[in-house]
Amino acid sequence: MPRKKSYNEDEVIEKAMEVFWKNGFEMTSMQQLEKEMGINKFSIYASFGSKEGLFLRSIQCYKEKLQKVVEKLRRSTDGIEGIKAYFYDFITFSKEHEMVKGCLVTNTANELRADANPEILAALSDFTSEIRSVFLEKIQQDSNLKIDDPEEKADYLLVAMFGLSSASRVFTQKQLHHYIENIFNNL
Amino acid sequence: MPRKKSYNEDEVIEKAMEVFWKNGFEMTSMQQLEKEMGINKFSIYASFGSKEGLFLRSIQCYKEKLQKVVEKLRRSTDGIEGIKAYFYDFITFSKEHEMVKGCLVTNTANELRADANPEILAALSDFTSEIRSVFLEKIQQDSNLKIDDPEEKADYLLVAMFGLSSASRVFTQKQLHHYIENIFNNL
DNA sequence: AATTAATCTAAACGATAGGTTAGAAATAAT
DNA sequence: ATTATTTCTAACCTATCGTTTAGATTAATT
Repeated sequence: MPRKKSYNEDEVIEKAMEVFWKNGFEMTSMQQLEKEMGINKFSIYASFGSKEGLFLRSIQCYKEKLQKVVEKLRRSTDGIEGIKAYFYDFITFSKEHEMVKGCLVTNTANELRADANPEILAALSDFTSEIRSVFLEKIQQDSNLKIDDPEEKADYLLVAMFGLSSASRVFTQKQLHHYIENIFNNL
Repeated sequence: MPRKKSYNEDEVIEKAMEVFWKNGFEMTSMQQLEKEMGINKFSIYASFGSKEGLFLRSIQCYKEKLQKVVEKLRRSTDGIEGIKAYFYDFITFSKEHEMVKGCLVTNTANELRADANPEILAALSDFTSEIRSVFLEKIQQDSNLKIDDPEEKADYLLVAMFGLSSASRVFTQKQLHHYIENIFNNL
């Protein structure tokens, strides 16, 4: 009996994700989302419940997109070198034409305070934990060098990755490369 | 003839700066500022013109506060070790009780987009340039190690400092220490 | 063709944003 | 004590925020 939906949810979420990625949660208005997603406010609320619901789905969508890069890291067998490649891959991933958008997860962590929506905060910390555990695995896998405290190195690289995500929106390509090269110099 | 102002501009700016530092520019409302600064909107606009004008003065106020830490770095004579001490000093500086507020300049860079108020953007890039040049000076001053490319190392430490400022709001004290120690391992 | 149940458009909702203004209160000079 | 000039209070302004709703539109079922 019903009328057919004129849009695909997965398609419009990808548009929403792009807007949130570029502008952040607070700086993105529902009116902007209507325009970019190509559907009406009514439809957005019918499909996603609220702006926060839409954002949560956008984060999921972002993670799925990034998973391809993370999978490559997972499959790598050269230890630390694989992590270094992941750093470079991330910059490529987050770059659109000349503009670099950073990481949606990191951008959100920078934007939100500790009293934000718990579901959103959980999504952020889940992602951080996942990346850290992959880093740890690669560090322990590395046979070239004897590392006394793998947990410490995992923290180091995790914070370095977070820093790179933030810095990628501000600094030049050259500066970011200098950063990455030196981060992996001492390992 | 006139009535006396019941508040001191420098005093209320410090209150405003604290609020912006904790919550960011967009997330801070004029109503919140009224309350925290202890004066009316009328007085705020009479003294500072606009929310952006108030923010600009807050950034100046922040820089002056941080200058004490930067001055210590400037006076240091042990090269890279002085920069490392600055990293630790910054964490202490930005910590209030248990909560870490990061760096107001970095927080703002993370929050704003490239099309933001030019005066504010200029204030941010001026500060970044200043820190970079102090780092460069300390790197060149360091006699312990032969550094082939001081400019590259300056970029490295500048981006690392930016990353630390962002990360300080998210990660634990221990993780931040692991980060700093490893940043300076390879130099 | 009529019915039914969903989607869609578009207007409106209350709340709050940054910013303004009229008038009362206060102070120094005349 | 009156006047002149500034500060202050408090109400108000317009615009926009996220969200909701009424009514027209559409399409599958009877």
